[in-house]
Amino acid sequence: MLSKKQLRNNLDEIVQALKKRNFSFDAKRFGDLEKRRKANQVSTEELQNQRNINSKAIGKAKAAGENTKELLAAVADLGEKLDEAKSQLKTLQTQIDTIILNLPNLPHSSVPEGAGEADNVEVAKWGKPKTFDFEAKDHVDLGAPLGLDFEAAAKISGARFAVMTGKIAHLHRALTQFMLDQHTEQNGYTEAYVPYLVNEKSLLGTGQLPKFEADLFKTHLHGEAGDKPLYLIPTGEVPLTNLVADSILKEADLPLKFVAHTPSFRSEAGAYGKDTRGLIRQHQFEKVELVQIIQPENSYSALEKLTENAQNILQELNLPYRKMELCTGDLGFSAAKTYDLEVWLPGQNSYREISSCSNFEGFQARRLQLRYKNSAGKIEFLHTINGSGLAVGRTLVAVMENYQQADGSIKIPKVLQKYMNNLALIK
RNA sequence: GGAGGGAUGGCAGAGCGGCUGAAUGCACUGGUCUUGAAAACCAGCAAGGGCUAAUACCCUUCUAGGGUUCAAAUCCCUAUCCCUCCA
Repeated sequence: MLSKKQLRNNLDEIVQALKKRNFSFDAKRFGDLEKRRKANQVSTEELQNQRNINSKAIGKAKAAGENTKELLAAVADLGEKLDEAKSQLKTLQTQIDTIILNLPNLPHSSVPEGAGEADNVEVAKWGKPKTFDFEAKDHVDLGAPLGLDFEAAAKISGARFAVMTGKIAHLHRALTQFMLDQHTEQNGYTEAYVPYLVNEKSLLGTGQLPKFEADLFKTHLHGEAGDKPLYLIPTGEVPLTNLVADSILKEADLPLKFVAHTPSFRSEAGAYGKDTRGLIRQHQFEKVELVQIIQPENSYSALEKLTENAQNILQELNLPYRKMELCTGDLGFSAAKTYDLEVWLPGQNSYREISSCSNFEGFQARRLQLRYKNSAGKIEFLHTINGSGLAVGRTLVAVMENYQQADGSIKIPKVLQKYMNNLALIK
């Protein structure tokens, strides 16, 4: 959510900034509604004030044993007028809120301008894509004899699910363990276990709703509470960030750094036909998510560090990757700036996203009512940043494809061996 | 499955139709005292919004949503969460 103050005072600037991300904002309609809201609010509050004054007078008169007939007559039609004014104001407010909740964040000034994915800028590259003296297989072929089973998943659930058994399942778990340990032991994050089903408010808070309901799995409770849906989380960011919703934090406690291993559920309604093979795009996948709640002045340096925390996992696993800075046109709805980390996949002969690290500035904090008292004693919105550290399923793909041997076996990266009972090879 | 009790400011906790945005305590902030600190004492201390050059002033908020009333933290209904007892 953009700042309402900014929307009132710098509407033109906002329109320009949103244009950079291909979002056209009907500023005239918004300005109109705002004007009407203002007039309505003033007159409504005036009526409320009158009612309050009168009611107090009645109370005093009664206490003094005086006749209240005249006073009561004076407020006779006030209630009706007030109801009408209130309902008008509410209608306006709802219209304005709907517009505001659907406005994406403004790109940070450092974000390169561009129309879409093709205009993202490579800012760093680490490692060299491996060459093989045999024909490299992709993880689907490699995994089939080792316990990666898409047919069983299709039988149980349908397309875009996977079953893992035996050593592959173990490797998948080892990756999760390794990542959690790195972030808690080396990078200072607090591990959290969180719910995987969340309410509507939480999703509004982090920006998945109201705009992206189609990407979510929605569930219904039975019985009387059935009209209140719960959603499967599309990312651990949702429960982790909402952990501190509706609060005013002490500056001394900042920054808060959380890491959690959670599944993520995405219906990917808009992605039919894309990445249909293998683990790359699933309805259910595991992720180790990093979230930081931080003072505004520190959020950009923290984004660099958080991205490094994610890169560090790739480096420890010795997986070649590149770091992309997303252009204005490719930026997610809530993000002001985003780095994507893309890992080299020999099976696809290309780099693929494995982590996305973003600064949301105050965008989520305003929706979440997430604030802190700064050193001057003033209450301010905090900034939120987050990133995957990393997507576990895709990391598994990367390890399988990069560590494959000519005979179809897979070497276990050094750092994972202690999580695999010192196993060095899967075959 | 049955019977009750509760949700109030950062926390604890009073209030149970009008003068209560809310007693009191703790925490916090400032001051006095002290070589410094502690203690003691004094003072301040909710958030959001409107209007404003800024004050002043006004509106909203006592879990949430409805209702009764001139007036609701307080009464009624519904939901959610917590707790106690019985099975």
